Amino acid sequence: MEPTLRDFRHSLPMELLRAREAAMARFRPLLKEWGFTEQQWRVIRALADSEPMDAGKLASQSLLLAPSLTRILRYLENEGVVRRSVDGRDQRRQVVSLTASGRQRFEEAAPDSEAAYAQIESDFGRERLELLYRLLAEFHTSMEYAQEINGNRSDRANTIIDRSIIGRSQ
Amino acid sequence: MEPTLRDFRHSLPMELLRAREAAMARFRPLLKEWGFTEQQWRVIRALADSEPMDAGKLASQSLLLAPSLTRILRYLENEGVVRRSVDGRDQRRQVVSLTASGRQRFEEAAPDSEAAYAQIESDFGRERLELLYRLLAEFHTSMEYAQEINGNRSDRANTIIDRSIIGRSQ
DNA sequence: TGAAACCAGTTAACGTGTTAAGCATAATGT
DNA sequence: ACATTATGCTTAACACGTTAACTGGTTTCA
Repeated sequence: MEPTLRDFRHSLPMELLRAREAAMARFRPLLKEWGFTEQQWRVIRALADSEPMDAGKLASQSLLLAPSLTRILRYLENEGVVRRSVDGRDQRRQVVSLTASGRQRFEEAAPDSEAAYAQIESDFGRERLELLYRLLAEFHTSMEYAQEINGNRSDRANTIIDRSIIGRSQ
Repeated sequence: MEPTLRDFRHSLPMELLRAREAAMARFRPLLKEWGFTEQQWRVIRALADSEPMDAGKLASQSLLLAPSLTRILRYLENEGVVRRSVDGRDQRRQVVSLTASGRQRFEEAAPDSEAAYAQIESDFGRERLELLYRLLAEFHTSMEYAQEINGNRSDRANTIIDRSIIGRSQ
């Protein structure tokens, strides 16, 4: 009678949260130095990778809900980190890009961030890390696929997750 | 030249968050029915498992920081779900337990919660789920162990994670 | 072409996350 | 004993998470 798969303190959402906290502990001191919150940094990284981007895509790539992104962009714009403009072809859309100062702050921070990632990789082991990535991706797919099968497609408005990839499960 | 281990949208904290969101999507509708937030439910589950408990232990078992727990307990006490009293031997300590009504609400909700977990297990596969649990636990240990080695023990006050298990790494 | 449906983003309200400071009680050391 | 230090919890301040309602622009289609 081995230990049960899940007791009260062993739920998957909590284990995922715990692991995430363990990883974030490596980044929090850096973020503090840079003067960004975790979420602000996610937005900046997404923009640094492919800029400009409309707010909708930015939200899904940085795993933020629209109301959070609205607040974050308002702040980052005031700080002179990002710039917003209206899409000419669709006046509803916001197009966001980094300012020169924003990109500079990103480039100053990026090396330390990379170093922290490299440290995590070396502490945990590259193979295990890759396995973990793979499992997490499979889990994600598996959850969404099953939901879709059940016709339980929640209304897509209030969800962080980009469901456009459904169909290549398994 | 295989895909890189980590590009901007492929960071471990974000993948963990994404997976967690995918899992939580199964529970959110239930929580809404029950009238609890995710965090309130974590507190109730911890108490239902081993009651009474002091606030410090409750915080670490439900992965909450002290200020959040303070607010949550204030709310749950007003709702008549939990009861707080002062520890006789140490007047600083709060001892928390479920009321009869709190336990009843837990027991009404628990079966649906178990069913959702079972569904996740069957959707993802029991073996893969166990592997994922194991990897997450190893990751957690591996992060903390390395931090400890570096003497980088952050000041323990503002951290969710229970570090009392350090030493049995690997 | 005009009403209805839809869509992108914002606002509002409330709860939690995070950090730092505060307060009262306990433990420690001389 | 007494001041010092540490501990358990609370308060405060600000940012984000979450849901729902709202605004204005766009598409659909009779």
